[in-house]
Amino acid sequence: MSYALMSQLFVRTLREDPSDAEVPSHSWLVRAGYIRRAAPGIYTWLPMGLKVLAKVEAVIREEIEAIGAQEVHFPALLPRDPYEQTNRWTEYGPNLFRLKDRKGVDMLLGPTHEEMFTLLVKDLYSSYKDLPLILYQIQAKYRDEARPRAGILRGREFVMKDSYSFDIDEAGLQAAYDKHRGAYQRVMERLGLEYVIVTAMSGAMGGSRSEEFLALSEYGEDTFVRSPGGYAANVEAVTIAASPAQDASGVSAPSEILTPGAGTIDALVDQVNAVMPREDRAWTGADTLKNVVFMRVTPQGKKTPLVIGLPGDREIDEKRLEAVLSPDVAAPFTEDDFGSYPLLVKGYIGPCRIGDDAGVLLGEEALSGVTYLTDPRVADGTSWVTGANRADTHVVNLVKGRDFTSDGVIDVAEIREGDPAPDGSGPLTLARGVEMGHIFQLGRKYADALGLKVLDSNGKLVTVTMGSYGIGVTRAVAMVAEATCDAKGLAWPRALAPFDVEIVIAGKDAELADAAHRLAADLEVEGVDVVVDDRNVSPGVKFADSELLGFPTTVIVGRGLKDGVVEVRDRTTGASRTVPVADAAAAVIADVRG
RNA sequence: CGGGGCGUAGCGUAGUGGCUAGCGCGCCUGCUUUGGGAGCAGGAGACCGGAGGUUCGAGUCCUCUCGCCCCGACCA
Repeated sequence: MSYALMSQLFVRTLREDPSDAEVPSHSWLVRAGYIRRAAPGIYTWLPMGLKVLAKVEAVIREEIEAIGAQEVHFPALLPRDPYEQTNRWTEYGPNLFRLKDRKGVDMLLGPTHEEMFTLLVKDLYSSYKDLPLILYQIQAKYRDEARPRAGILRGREFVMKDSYSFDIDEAGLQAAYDKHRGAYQRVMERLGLEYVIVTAMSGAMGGSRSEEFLALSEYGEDTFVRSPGGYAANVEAVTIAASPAQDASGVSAPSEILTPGAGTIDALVDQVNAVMPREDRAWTGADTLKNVVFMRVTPQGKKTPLVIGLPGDREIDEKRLEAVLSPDVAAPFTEDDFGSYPLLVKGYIGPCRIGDDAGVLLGEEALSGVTYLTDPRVADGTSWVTGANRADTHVVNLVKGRDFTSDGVIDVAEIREGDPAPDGSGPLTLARGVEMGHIFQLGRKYADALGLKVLDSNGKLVTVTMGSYGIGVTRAVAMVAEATCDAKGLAWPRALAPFDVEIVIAGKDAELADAAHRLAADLEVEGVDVVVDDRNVSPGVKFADSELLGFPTTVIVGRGLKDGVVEVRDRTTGASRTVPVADAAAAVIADVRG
């Protein structure tokens, strides 16, 4: 007999939630004995978990091979040099796991493998006739996340399917990209995940077009927007239309007002309403120009103050800012920084100072060493209440284009539910999702950096154009668990369950065990993956574990046997039916095969 | 990096400075029990994260340290 026995399986279920689990998938996977935490963000896979992981991999493998991709396998432990050549040794920053070998040579644990794939193809191919080519691997990736969380959903070690396309031209890249897009859609559907495809930022990966496959989930770390017209984008990638220029001819000349203690927008609005009330309506936060200062830091460590001007009722979305600036980062502007730039008066920063020492203060980098960028809503001709770069002083009626300028536009303000959609189809709605897949048109960034060229039909060397495509395998396990679990535990879809069927022996009579084992053997020869709960514990324990572990079908061989029947339960629907023992195998096979 | 919280048996936890650190689950032995996390009896398992200090006496107070979890990372 070769079917599995619960009494022998290396699994231990827990009755209570682990204290460190916050999201249901994490809690259930630990309680059901699928995974164990080894270190923060690093998990051990136990037999049941590993079986599910393998089934998810199998689905992905089938779909990716169906578009002609070939599997390879790189080491996770990699040399520094290729990553140095593409500058990612630096750009990846602290998220890269770095180590040294015994000779002191720098090594890293691969966070993703663009460099290695590029070099492999360069190593072996040199003609356009070898292209197009798609290679992939399924392998552990390492990223030293600042804050791993939610169990397997965001780990520091995780399994990813990453594939890479190599083409002679843009049309080829587009074709490879479209193939992957289709394959990913099929994967998401087969996994049963509700998802949306959104345009995304390419971030540290470089390249041009990219889209993310987000699984809808309240635990998602990505916020995305949708419009009635079908536009969908990660908030990081939303671009809002620049507001049209306004006619400012009726706006009176700017004037300063004293605003002691108006260090916040709310306080400022109160004060300006008191000191200089409008006739038509009260001043609001939207009338103020908020100027946020950061220290922009390049990967090499070069620092430049960056002031961003945006309507006072808007916040800066940190993730959007990060995406726009990447690979630079925006560090908080410290007290010391304020000391170094006395022109910037905390709480009273503005694009210009007027009065005695009139003149453009920001907006001319050469003058102040500060970069001043404005939100697209800050259009020419718009009039603002803003800081005067003098303590306790603000300026009213300061007009963009007349009284101040900026060095350019930066679109990093928070996106709000109800904001007009860029496609003009109506208000945006916001939702959260977990990034399951990401497809990039890399173009020639890596091929250029690493010298991947082939001869074309004219005998000329041309740089290969590439795409890179990832799916989080580990994350898919977590998301499927998340999407299917209920109050009793996991409930795997048939295609992913660790076992197709569990047979519970509900009683101690030898006839029950005999019947259960006969049924198991009958199913086994039909290729059904069976586990028999033969443990010497009470039926209640077996039922509870069966539900916790999430087997799609459970056959109960118990009190009905004396009448010649067994009970067949469906975990997902909760439905239960009795079938004659003689027909049990056929009934179960019908269920398993759909 | 900042803030908060927590480290007591495999898991979940209790423990006004005072006796031999308690409970539930799990584990071991025996008997009973077997359709919804069984019962009885007996048992194993904890240098209370670590170091230092205060004290007649520290799981408990103080200092340092290590680890973990959560939230934040800008508010002009």
